Amino acid sequence: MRPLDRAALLHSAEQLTGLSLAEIAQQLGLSVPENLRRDKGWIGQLLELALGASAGSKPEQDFPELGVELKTIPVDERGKPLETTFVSVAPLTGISGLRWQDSNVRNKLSCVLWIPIIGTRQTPPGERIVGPPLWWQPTAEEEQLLRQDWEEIMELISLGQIQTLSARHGQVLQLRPKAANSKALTEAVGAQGQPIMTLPRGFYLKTGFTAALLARHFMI
DNA sequence: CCGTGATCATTA
DNA sequence: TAATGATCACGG
Repeated sequence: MRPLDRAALLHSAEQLTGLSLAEIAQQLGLSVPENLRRDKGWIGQLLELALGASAGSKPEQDFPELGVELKTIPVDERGKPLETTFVSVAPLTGISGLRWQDSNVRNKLSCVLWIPIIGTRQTPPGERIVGPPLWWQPTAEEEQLLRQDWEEIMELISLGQIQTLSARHGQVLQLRPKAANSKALTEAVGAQGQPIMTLPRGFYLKTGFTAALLARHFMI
């Protein structure tokens, strides 16, 4: 079931366009949750299964052999994103010398197959509709924006300033909590260079950024 | 706990 | 009402 190349993956994704998530779940023999409160990752995992992505929670792309990352993104009927997009967990220790070129963020975003999922928060998951898939590779301008935000955020983290970092930093990429709850802690570096315990964080794409890239593709 | 898949729910 | 901070499930 795993696609042999990018063309096969795209073809599979195109076959899903217009289907409801309930139809896809039925084909796969899966039950559909009433809402996503306790199944926040259900849509992403449904599409991974439908498209043959490698399972697991490794910090890699979904299709390493194709160099492709798969991302579902909830959008309204006009294609506007309803949520920010999680990219990857942020490293908080041992990051001296880490360059953008070698970062997980850059690796994950180097080539993305976006699958828009049309609906609203009020739309039952099963009734949401798969939109047309689209390939995306950052333009030079987009990569520059991502790189700038990443470098600024990572520098603050390395300087022991993580406790001053909020989701307001960054133009297109932001840092936010990424944990089971507010009691989950992980090691980081404090203002005096000492080890401290803090909330795990993740990098997220802001909606303005994803809205622009989706709009660009829908116009073409 | 970590990293995957994300969205929820409260705040500004 | 959009954005920020908090949270849910799962395999390892």
